[in-house]
Amino acid sequence: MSLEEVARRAGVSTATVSRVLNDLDVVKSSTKARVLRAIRELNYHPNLHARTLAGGKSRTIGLIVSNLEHPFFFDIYRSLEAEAHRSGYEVVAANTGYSPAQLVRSVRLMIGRRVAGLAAMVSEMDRALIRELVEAGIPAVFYDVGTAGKNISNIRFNYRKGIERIVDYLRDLGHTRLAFIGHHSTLGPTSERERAFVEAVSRHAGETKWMCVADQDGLHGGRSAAREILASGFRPTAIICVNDFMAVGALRELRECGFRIPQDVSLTGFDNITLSEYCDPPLTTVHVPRDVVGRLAFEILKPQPASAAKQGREVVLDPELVLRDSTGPPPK
Amino acid sequence: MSLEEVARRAGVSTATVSRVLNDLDVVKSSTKARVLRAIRELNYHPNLHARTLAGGKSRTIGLIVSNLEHPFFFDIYRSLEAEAHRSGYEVVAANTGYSPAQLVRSVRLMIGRRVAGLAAMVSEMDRALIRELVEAGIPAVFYDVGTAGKNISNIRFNYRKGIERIVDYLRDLGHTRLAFIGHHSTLGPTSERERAFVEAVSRHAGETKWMCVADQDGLHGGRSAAREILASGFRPTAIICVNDFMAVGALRELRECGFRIPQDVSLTGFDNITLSEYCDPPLTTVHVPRDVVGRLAFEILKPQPASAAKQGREVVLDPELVLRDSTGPPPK
DNA sequence: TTGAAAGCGCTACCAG
DNA sequence: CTGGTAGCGCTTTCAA
Repeated sequence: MSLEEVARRAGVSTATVSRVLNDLDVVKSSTKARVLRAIRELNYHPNLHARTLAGGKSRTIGLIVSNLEHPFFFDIYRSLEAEAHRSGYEVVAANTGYSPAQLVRSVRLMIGRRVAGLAAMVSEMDRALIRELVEAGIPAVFYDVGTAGKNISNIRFNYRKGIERIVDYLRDLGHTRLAFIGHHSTLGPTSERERAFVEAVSRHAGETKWMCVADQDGLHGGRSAAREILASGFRPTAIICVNDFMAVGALRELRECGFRIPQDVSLTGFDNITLSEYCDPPLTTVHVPRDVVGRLAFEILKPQPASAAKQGREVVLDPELVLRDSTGPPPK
Repeated sequence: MSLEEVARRAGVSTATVSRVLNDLDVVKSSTKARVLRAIRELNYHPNLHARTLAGGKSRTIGLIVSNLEHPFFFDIYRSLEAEAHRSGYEVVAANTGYSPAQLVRSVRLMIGRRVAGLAAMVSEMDRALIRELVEAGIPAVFYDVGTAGKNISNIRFNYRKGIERIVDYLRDLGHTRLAFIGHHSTLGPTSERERAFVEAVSRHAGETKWMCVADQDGLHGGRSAAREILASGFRPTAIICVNDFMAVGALRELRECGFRIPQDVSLTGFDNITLSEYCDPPLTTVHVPRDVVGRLAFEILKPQPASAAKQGREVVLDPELVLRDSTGPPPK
């Protein structure tokens, strides 16, 4: 089923069919009607591959995230897609599952698809891969990684400040024994959040004891990280989680071990995902505007009015502490 | 950057480059090495559109779901993708958000992409759309919708039996006032789960009072559905939710209104998503094997060894009650 | 083992 | 307003 068959049936040239398909309003409405009818009768569906190949432009934006199951990433996806649809773009998403190898595959796949732009919301991005992408001539926007440059933009979130807010807030409440739960890809020297935590507590060294643990991102990981803290013998009066999702997992473990939140232990999340309001108790957390991130990403990637410079932008978003019921003064 | 440039640089024909790309091992290893080097040096990435256009085959499977944010659908996606990757296929997912109009757009988009197969895990599928798909010659598998036929397969889950199990279990516990929480697209005559509920309770008419409410699918919807029940004045001793996700939302509302679960009200979910074990209390639910659904979907769609008949299959999965802590005897 | 060339289905430019 | 036609970048015979 091709353009040609439609053309034959409608008694016009393929060029004309193409015109009505792209509705370039130069076609006489009577012939247009004839073509449209032929299309319907033949149940014709234009071949998108042929279209982008011939046209040279792609009309789809690629999105790569570490973990689409995580509400944080999903919200970005949703927002980006909504914005893209509003402008007639499609978005195809890929999930790396925090695997660097999968990330490489995904990036190459996107290049192969000649997407109009790529939003890479992943922490595993390495320099070589970024170069590969840039050389392919695809505009890209990263989240909290790399630096802006030609065709490369950056959306950052001030995680450091967010963590500081939490630590300060907890300290003001009187907490002196803290634990941090991260996930594998945020642990190690690369994790801004963990580093920020360490530095923040170190400022009160002597008066504050602390520890860090990490596990997989997600409900299970949060739970076993909490288990690890408990098993260590260290008894924090407050536990700071790298994100809400893990916090919900940790919450479950603490509850099951008989700890009351926040009377026995305070618990904080990060991101302010919907679930953080639906667990019991609702989580004190830091709001990260995923909708803004998604919207911004599309705005940046959307083909500019030619005049606009190709120089990438750099945007930094600020944290906002959200106080709910999972935190309180430490037990006496 | 095209095949031709690579060919030129490697001093071979485009045909040969194509051969090494698809690694048809007929290429002398020395020339193959030369080509590979040229590819690397040029940072060449084959154009996937040209590839599928020329080759005629697609190597990607389409997946359309109602709500990718819902863990139920996400798990199917994950499983389908894992299975697809194992066989060298990609999957591109689309989300309808329960919108019939978006479903139509998504189906057409998939046809336009000439996917090798399409898995449509949505309830809004109407006959005309299915016909359109079939006529496009794309093998499809539906979840709980339509009937098997040429190129059309079906994966079903015995929701009726699942709901009956729950109702029977609750009745055995002594519950006589039940409420059902559905979501908009499961309400109305098309919802097997709600119908099953109504029929199951009707069998004990006179001795059992009941009501049904519905709202959006998701955490918020579950919560406002619970609110609606409470506002109605009806005081069920047990609430049956169409899925776990909504149950978690309902749980929050009940808790906030001072109800203890299960002492004051029993609550059940459906699907057995991970979250159902992480809320407090963990939910009594019915296990639906999303991993099997995803795996099966790919198995069915995967291009057969030619000999295999094109006649679609029909598979029915059975429910399994999972007892946890959100249910108990009704209050005295 | 390799090359030449004919498409795949569509867009876009040039004529008319 | 419409038709003819040269590609887009790749795969795939058919020959060599």
